[in-house]
Amino acid sequence: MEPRTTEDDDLVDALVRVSFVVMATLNTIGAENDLSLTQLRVLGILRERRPRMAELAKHLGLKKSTMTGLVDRAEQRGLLARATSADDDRATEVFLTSEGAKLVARGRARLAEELAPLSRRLSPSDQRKLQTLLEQMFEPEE
Amino acid sequence: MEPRTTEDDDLVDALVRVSFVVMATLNTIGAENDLSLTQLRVLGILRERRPRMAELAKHLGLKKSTMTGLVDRAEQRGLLARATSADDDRATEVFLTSEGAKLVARGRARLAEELAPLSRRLSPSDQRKLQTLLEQMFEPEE
DNA sequence: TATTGTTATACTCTATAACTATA
DNA sequence: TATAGTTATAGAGTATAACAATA
Repeated sequence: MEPRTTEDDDLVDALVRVSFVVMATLNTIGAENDLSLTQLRVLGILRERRPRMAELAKHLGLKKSTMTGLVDRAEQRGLLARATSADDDRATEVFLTSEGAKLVARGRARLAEELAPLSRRLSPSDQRKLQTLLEQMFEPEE
Repeated sequence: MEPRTTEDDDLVDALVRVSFVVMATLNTIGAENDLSLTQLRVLGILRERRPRMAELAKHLGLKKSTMTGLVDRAEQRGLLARATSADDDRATEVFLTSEGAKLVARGRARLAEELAPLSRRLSPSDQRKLQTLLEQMFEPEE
């Protein structure tokens, strides 16, 4: 049980502060479209996938019953749709509608727009360096 | 309206992924103590401050009426307390109890513990570099 | 009158438990 | 019998509007 160094703490603090800024920005963009952060995440996942309800819940760390409500509300707004799986009549697949896809694209553009003033504080080479370090830390390739 | 570069997108994506990992970790640590992320934030703020209800709400981007409930529940659990301001009888100051302070200290230690495996993927000098870049981007000193 | 905080109300997010339909 | 998803219910987080107390 080695004691943590001050440097560790400071890196953790920096990561936490960054995360709150990013989350607050996502929250604002969601609010512009009357969407919660969770709804935004749901739509973001569907950008590249067509998961079943249970997969979606697992990916978000939520319960199946919670997904039902989330998907219900997004479906009522025409942002996504349900379809019974061809493989298994018990399973329901979820996918974006074209309106949902448009919203996701706009949201991503808005996010980049909101964060641009921050990333501009770094030189292009520092931006690349930051990206590399983050990927190395959070998405190791080994 | 200049088009965004791919590099911008990738940095944004990296920041978003990092943020979700950090938030998920905070969420888990909160859950270990039956605290929501918001409650955790409230306690975190009180670590260094003794704000009024309105200041607390502003800092968290919430409404005064929302703070009432959050503070009510944390107060019932003995994690924080209210006191009427000496300056203004209308105002209520909020501060950590010793139990609340203990919980915050434990939470911070747990967070560093959870994130340590990730930061260890970087060399000490890269860890410092990452911290510097994040601070430069999110907390400019000019 | 203006400000600080609370109360009343309503909706979303979340979980647990019980249920339906299909495998 | 087991699995996928929904429904019923309850508690927490959030906002808006109306209110009480103090400035």
